[in-house]
Amino acid sequence: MAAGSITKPQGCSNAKLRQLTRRVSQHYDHEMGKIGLKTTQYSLLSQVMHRGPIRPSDLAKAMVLDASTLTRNLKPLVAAGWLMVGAGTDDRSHLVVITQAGRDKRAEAQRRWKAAQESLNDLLGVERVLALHDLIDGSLQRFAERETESAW
Amino acid sequence: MAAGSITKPQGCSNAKLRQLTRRVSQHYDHEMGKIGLKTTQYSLLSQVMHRGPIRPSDLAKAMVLDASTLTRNLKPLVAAGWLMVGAGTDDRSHLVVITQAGRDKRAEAQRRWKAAQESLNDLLGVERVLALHDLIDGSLQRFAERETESAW
DNA sequence: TCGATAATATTGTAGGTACAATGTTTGTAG
DNA sequence: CTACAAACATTGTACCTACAATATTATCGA
Repeated sequence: MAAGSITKPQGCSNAKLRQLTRRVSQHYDHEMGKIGLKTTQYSLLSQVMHRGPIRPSDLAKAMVLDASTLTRNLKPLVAAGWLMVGAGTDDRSHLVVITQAGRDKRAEAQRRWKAAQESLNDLLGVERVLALHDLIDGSLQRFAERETESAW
Repeated sequence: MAAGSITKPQGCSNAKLRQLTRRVSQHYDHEMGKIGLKTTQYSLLSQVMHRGPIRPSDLAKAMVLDASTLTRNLKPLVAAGWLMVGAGTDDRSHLVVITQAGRDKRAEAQRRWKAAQESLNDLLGVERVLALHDLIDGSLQRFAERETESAW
């Protein structure tokens, strides 16, 4: 290998990722906070709108979330009347759906999200954001592949 | 621009980042859990070892953490006897230091961390991890720059 | 049919995260 | 010197996150 070239990653990938995630989440939350939402709640609202009615376990899988985490994340949104958790086809399973109030709130939130995404693009540069997306998607793909492998 | 080229990032940067962070944190935590530590705790232990004695506010800044978050993250480590929060030069400020037990624990944890980082490199590929680090560092730099700008 | 196993969701417990409010100490302008 | 502002750390509140344990229902083999 060429002299001076670094062959191995320096520093902790986890610490780096968490730092950036804190920054980015704060950035989005600052915008979302104006209408009383966390960005995580906007994501959840969007997912249920597009995928619902859906079972909690399937939703958790789709969002790469632990099922118990999802149960808890649903609570504030159900309490606000934006989502509903009803009976499923099965007496052990449920179905999550979005309400009309939820759709309205989500539409309002989407405008804030767009503003936040635009200003992030401006701050980091579109190319950097695109590159980041690609790397994240690729990495998530690897994790997902490993999961299906070990399942067989 | 060329036909067919995508000029703007698709999807939510925040959602993507959080998904990947969950996966990666679980990966590290699985290794760290063997010795009863969260990876965030290993990071904190390491930072205090290298930077301490240090004031909570300075440590929070260095770690891109809210001061109130740091206060709470310190608690379990102080309770375990790995860190100490003592008096500072000022009656309103404190100083955080690592204990000998903390150094020992940190050394033990470092071996686990290395194993986790290696297996992450294997899973994602070293090149991808390197690229990810670069993008994260660059992005954090932008956030930091914006902060110093607005401070003047 | 009955009993073990799997599927599904939730609760217990513990920690990570931040904003707003609070209390204390220090510095400073008048 | 004194009142006001700045610095520092913490607590109140609320939410995000996951592993282990639990409870309930469904499924399947004997």
